[in-house]
Amino acid sequence: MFDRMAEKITPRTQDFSEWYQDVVLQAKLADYSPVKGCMVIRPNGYAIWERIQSNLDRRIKKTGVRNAYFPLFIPESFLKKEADHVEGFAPQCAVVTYAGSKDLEEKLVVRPTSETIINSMFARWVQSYRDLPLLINQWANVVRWEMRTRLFLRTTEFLWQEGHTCHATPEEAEQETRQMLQVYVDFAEEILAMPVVPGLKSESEKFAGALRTYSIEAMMQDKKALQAGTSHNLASNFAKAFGTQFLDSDGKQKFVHQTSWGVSTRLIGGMIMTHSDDKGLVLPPRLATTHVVIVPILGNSPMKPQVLEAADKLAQAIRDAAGKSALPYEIGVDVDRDETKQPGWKFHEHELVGTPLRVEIGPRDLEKGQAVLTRRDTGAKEFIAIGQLPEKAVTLLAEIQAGLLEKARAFRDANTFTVRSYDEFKSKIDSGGFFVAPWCQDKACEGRVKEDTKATIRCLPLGSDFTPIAETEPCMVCGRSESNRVRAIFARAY
RNA sequence: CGGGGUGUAGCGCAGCUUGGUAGCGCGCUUCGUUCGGGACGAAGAGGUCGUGGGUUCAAAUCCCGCCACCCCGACCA
Repeated sequence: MFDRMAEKITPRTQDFSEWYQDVVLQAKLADYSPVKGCMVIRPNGYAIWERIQSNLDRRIKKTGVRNAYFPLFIPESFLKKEADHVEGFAPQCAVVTYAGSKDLEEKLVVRPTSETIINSMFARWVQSYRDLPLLINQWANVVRWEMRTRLFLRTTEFLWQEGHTCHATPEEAEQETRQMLQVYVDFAEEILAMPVVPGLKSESEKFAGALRTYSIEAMMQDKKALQAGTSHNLASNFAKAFGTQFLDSDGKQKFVHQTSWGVSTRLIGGMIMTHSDDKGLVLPPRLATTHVVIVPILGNSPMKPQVLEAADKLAQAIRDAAGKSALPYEIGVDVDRDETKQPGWKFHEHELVGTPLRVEIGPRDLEKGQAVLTRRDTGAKEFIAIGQLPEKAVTLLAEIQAGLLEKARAFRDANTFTVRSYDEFKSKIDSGGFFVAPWCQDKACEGRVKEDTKATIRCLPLGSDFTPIAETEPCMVCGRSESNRVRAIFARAY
């Protein structure tokens, strides 16, 4: 029996990335495409993306941002206008050189990100300080020809949301950058149940063309870090390259101050690597489309019609209970009536795809007026009176959502360490985790850490969550204690 | 582009050392019995053995070339 189980999901004892891939493939979330590095998102996976989209879109619009759409193709010359930007992105661009049966006069870059094409329009749209702030978001696909790819985490083409804003002052731009970062923090924790650390990126890790980059960093179950979203303060770098200027109220021409920010289908990968187990996917209820599956136990029992009827009634009762409850989302309740599959098979199948709650109801239960309610996250099973089940199910969904975040946060905190000595860091890094340490902001130290340990600076965390390390302590790597030190999180990353 | 590995049925693999004309498990189809944690029986369908060449009476198997994919490194949301 155990061997049969093992065929479905690779046990955790094996390589984590293999395990992750098995979860993705077997939960039917995605597939490899004929073109290497590209990903086919299957209905199960896309349903999760739709949930992410609808929820995040609402949050973005709440800040005053409006959606728009810009072209897939970017003239090569646009990309070249911002020096750092082209240097950062050129190596991974896909470029169209031939179209309409002839070589193109100007090559067209398939967007790796849209700052340039959007700025070419912003330059026309912005004339006066009255046009500001200009707050635009687009849901789109982008292409980055990465050398190595992994389903959801790094694919050649991926889906994302990219926001682009223009502001009159540096202060406003910074405020917008931080505001969107906070939107991502809240979204990741409330919807994905994925705890994240917001922070500032180091100079070497910042976005090509930005003044400052902030990110949210999550910890996966193998204790590696995953950058789950970014928010950039672009200052006037693109505005100067594209001439995006406005006439201010003081009568002077000024360059706008800009931001851009985005999260991608990578969030799905992060969510999987945060919550899933050896049975398969564990979906936070807020990402599920089916929240409760009712498996009627039928066989050739003469009670079959009654069991089916009870299952249908129960499904409706659960929907009604959810409707009356304070749950902030609609729930899906399915009755799995497929008679060609045995109950055991259905149990495993729903565990594989992460359905948060499962109800078993059979002839024996009917006599006793009860059913079995099982939660996916803990596996806890209980017999419960049919009359009380709907309310209990609704309560459990909220509990699961909160429990997943709590568990992930506890795991992260248990694997976050403060270190002051480089030797201590080097001896601990192999067992994984986040390491909070003082850093002198010297690139040489950053580079040395990467060379010695493969770890990188994930971010300089914001807020006061990591107070054990004071910013006045000597750099962990070089031991210098001159000015300019900060608190940094070192970790190996995806 | 460096280092390692793998290509045989939809998926996972055996067969190769010692050449003899392809097999196992899962899945799929049909029928029957089943159904409270991946049921069982019977009968079926399905393969250019990655590819090109060579050796041989005969190549999945031996020899040479090529290709593709995977893993590790450099890149990155």
